[in-house]
Amino acid sequence: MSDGKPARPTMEDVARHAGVSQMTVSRVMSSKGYISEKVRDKVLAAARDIGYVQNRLARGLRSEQTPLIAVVLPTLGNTVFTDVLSGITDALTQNGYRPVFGLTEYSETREETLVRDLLSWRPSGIVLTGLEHSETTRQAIRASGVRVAEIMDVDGPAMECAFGLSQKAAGQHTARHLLGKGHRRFAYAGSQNGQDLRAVKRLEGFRQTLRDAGAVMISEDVSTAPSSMVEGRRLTADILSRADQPDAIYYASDDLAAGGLMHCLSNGIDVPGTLALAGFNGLPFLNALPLQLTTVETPRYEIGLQAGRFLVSDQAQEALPDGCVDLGFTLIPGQTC
Amino acid sequence: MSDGKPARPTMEDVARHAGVSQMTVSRVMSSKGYISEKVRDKVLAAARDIGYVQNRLARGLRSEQTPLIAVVLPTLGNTVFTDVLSGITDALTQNGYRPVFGLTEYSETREETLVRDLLSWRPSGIVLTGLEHSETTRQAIRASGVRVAEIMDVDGPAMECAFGLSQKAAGQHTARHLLGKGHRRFAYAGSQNGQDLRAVKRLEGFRQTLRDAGAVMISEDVSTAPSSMVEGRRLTADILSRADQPDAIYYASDDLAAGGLMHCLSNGIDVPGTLALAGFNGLPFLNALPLQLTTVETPRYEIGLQAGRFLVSDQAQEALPDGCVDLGFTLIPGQTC
DNA sequence: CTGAAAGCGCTAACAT
DNA sequence: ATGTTAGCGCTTTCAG
Repeated sequence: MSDGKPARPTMEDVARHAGVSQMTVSRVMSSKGYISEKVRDKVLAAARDIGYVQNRLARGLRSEQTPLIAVVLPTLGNTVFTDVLSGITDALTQNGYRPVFGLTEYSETREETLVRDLLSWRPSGIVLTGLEHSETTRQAIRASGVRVAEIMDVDGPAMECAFGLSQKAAGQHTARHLLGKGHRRFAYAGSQNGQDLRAVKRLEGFRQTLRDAGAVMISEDVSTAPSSMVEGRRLTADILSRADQPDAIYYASDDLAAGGLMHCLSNGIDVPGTLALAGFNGLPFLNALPLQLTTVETPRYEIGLQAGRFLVSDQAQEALPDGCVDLGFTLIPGQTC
Repeated sequence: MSDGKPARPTMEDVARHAGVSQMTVSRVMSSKGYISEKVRDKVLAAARDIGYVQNRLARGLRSEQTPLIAVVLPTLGNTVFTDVLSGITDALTQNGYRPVFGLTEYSETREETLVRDLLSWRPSGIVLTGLEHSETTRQAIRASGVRVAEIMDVDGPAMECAFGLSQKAAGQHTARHLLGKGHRRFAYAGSQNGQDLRAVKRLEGFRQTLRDAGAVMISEDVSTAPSSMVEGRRLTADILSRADQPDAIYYASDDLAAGGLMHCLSNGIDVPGTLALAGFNGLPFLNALPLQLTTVETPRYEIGLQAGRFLVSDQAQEALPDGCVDLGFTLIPGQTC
């Protein structure tokens, strides 16, 4: 035996060992068509004996469909997306599908190349983050004919079906809550240099509600770094170092808000007496903080689950209002405002 | 035009539009062999015009290799593994590879079926968690000829190459630290019903060091639930409700330890005066706690990065002592012991 | 219920 | 520098 090429066994080999035709092996493997109990057992035994592993590339090529779902996420460095990915994976796994994924790092250009690349695997569906995509991306997807699920956002038209929440409404809701507590002078702290389009929409909703109520946004600080507690702490220190002091800070995320809270605790700033704080996402680590942070909880896992289920379901979804499934959000009052 | 089948363009179509042979298109697409500047541009233009997307299934089938790496992780519900996955993804992406992954939920049986399934995509490499795998799994991998990287653990023989840290040494190190602070009566709190084999190894190292020092382990509580702060809090309350009180608790993870810390703070238990606490992993959320938790920081991202790089590097790794790359760990002293 | 033939879209190996 | 031929391992289609 030359070991230059291990030569993985094919259906042909299984067929020879079982004394049947290769086609019969194919039928047994994919449980398609009628096969006698006897032959099936014989084939399965032969397959096990010689260590047969089916070749999905060949199957996919011939049948023009694969149990693959492409997943395009901005990053894995944010619990939000790993939660969503968990949901997607669970939904897919339950139906025999597998995720193949790639990360954009919030770049539209990277999304374009990534989508093209992922599409070359001929997946039967694709998950995209957000509602904003370049025309190139849209065309590639349309041309490929794969099903699309967009996640996180429902404020706008979906290509096919979107699963998420109204980011704008979340911002508005938080603003109303803060206003209801008597706060009037606000500051905003964000990260990622505004590349997170969902955060931008929340901010817009927040601003709008402030405007309607005649309250003012004193400052908006957005760092270029990714969201983190350290960054939140720094931003907060910055904001409070200026002459014009806010009585509430709205953060783009819980990490930032938690960092802000740390700054206040360390510097003896009374929360929420002197300064109110509000975050976004409702991440579990908030339970580890000495003060329950006011935030908006999002159904991250559920979003992934439903998006995944949508892509692997065989019947087309009933016509939805505007192709969006709003999974809502919950404001968690907390003790910081 | 019948829209029953969109009929995605093939290299044949591109060739026709560019007025060259199909093989020339193939050469342009894979940048293989010599192609004149002129022809290359013509082909690329034609491809763009008709919206050609290469078919990797066909390519993989014919060339008997794919830029796919199978990744088998226990869960995504633990930051540890999403950090590792980040590292893997970064390493792969930089080299044009893609991850296809599946989750075992800590079940060896699920690992077996998952590996078989993943192997059917003919990946060129596979990442496995831990050093313990069933004989079936090992055989399937050996037969397939893919490269294997095992992650997290280096206490034992690797199939090919392992990237991680000595879990046992981490347990011993923590024990020594606790003993050095004068603690003598210990309790252990774990989760996941002992299915996390790395946690079991840490506990063994911890126990051994206690034994050698003549200290005692009063109790070992392991819940069946996944690791979480809530669970840690519950376990801690349980441990402290008994007659025999420990002066230090060693937790299987930071989540559990943080929950324990919350219990102490809420119940006025002096930490570390009355009770010392130590966790494991060095997760970033610890910075949000009012007290810096003593823990052992692990190079999670780095583990993923190196494992990924190993799998996509073309030259075989130099012979390593026992096939393991120990990326070490760092004890973070903290204020809880 | 089982088999034979054809071919999915691409690349390896050989031409030229 | 470009073209021709063959065939990867499977499923589709059509026969029995």
